[in-house]
Amino acid sequence: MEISNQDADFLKFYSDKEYEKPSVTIDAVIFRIVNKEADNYRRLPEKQLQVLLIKRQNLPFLNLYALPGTFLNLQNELSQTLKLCVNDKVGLKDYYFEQLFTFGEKSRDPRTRVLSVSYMLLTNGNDNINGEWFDIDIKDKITLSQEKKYGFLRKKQVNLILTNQNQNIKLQNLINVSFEKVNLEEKKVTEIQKTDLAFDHIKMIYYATERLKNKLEYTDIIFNLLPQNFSLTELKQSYEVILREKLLDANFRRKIAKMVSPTDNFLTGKGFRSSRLYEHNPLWTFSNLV
Amino acid sequence: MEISNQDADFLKFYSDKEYEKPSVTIDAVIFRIVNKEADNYRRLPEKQLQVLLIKRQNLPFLNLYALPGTFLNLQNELSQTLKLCVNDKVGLKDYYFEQLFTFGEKSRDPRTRVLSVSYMLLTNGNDNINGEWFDIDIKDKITLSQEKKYGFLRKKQVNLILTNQNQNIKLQNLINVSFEKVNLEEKKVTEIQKTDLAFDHIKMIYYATERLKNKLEYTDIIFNLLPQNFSLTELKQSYEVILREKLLDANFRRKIAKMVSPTDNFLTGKGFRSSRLYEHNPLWTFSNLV
DNA sequence: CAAATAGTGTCTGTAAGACATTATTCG
DNA sequence: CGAATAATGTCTTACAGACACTATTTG
Repeated sequence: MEISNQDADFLKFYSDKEYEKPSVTIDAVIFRIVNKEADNYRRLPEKQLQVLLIKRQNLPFLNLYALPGTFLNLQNELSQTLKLCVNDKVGLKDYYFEQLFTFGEKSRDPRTRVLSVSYMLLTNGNDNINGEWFDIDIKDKITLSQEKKYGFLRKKQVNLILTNQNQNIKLQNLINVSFEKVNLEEKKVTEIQKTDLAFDHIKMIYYATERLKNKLEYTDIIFNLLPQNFSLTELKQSYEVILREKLLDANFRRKIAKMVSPTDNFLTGKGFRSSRLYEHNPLWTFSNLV
Repeated sequence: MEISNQDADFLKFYSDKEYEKPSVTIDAVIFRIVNKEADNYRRLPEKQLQVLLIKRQNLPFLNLYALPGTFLNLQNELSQTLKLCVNDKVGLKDYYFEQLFTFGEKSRDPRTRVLSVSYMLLTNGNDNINGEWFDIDIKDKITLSQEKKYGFLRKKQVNLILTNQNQNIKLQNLINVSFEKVNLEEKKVTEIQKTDLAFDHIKMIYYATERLKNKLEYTDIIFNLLPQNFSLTELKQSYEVILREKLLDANFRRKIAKMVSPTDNFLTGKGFRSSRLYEHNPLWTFSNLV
């Protein structure tokens, strides 16, 4: 963008000091998928979606778990800030990321007015990183479902339990979601009822799980959570753990056939029939998304 | 969220004055759909998607057209700020809105570092409002399409022409989009090549048109752009103008049948067969979205 | 009646859902 | 061989795409 002469003159004397400004942070919701311990060596391990949390070393919320995040440095772009943060605080290098949502509620930070631009990150590595991985277990319960004249009101309570197996930590969180629609007016409210996390970070995690779930349907985003080579059962399990529902094998294979290519590798020595490994076919998007 | 005693002590002495903070604005991309002038009284008018722009009264970019927007007041929530802005600067009361994206590029505002949380708004009224409606005409041209080892690179140039018929103003804008995917790494870059608008507002408008287009498929968002009663042809035309493609009549009617209910009203006296008017059936979402 | 839009019917092909069946590997 | 998973086959139903056809209104 060019700057006019008039603008150049104006900018010489421009000062932003007279306005009160909010602080801005970025926060990262980092997901990975791992194998659960199988209860029997001849059984296939199940998959588990995990999120990375770091125990806070500072006030406020000292010693509570939180998402990795940092204040925005004015010299850096938003995505640069994200990268620096994830690199410095977590030590993670390879990941997919996208902007999730900007949270700006007045009450979300007790210090002062802080906006947070949140990001969703997906990784497939199990690099040795700083922070703890927590299993994500989500259960939702419809608490109210009402049809109204020309619309409806629906409320649900979402129970998010985050568990760290190593340290035997269990974080309990409750979110209330209400969705009301009357004619054209619709109002969706998401409120934290109870959280064991710092700030409103559980809300960010919830938003990210929903975003991930929705994007499974129309993108190939899931491959960012898988290793280069994977069996179709692993791929199916990964879908299931994100969608939180079981899929039928034959149908699943037909559906994702175009998105993957077979390799010559097999996963073998598992106590049952070995499976062919596949890789992602990145050309799939070509006709669909761009 | 409760605040611990330790946090309470900490907060007494907390000051955020030592950090440099960015300015934060909100910007509103407001869409509506109107009838184009028909060239013949016996023909059906076509639909046109429009966006609301306001001529800037201040430096920088004095006299250029821009989206309605305002600086965030720390006393207000983000959505409150949006509502106040749209009410004060535009005079619009009834609309659907959702957060679009947070733009934070260092160079996006010549004054200082300014983040903008952008919103997409949809209205069906033709209230007497402040600002000018501009027809949106988008043409994209693929400039490069390359298959690579395990991925592809694709570039397109998007030409956005915004036209105000009353004042005979034509704003020319070019955006370059490049999308590269190699294995798991994907990089999408959107750059303004030329714009007649202030700031990066044309980018916001482009993002919003894409968001709107995508959401047509899986939501009933379109009804926010239509009057209470509408003919199925009007509904189809509205889809077409957003999707930028023609639809087949019979198929369209089958597809949207569940989302609408017939009324007893007819649109008549038009020089051809009159059409039944329908209304949105907001219960449709029930089984799908919530 | 002509012109234009409104609205219906139908054929085809594709894909999802459900479920049955066969194949392979390991102990 | 038995247990478990891997992989394929098939029947049904739903729906999108294409296109032909009928109906209605107005000048």
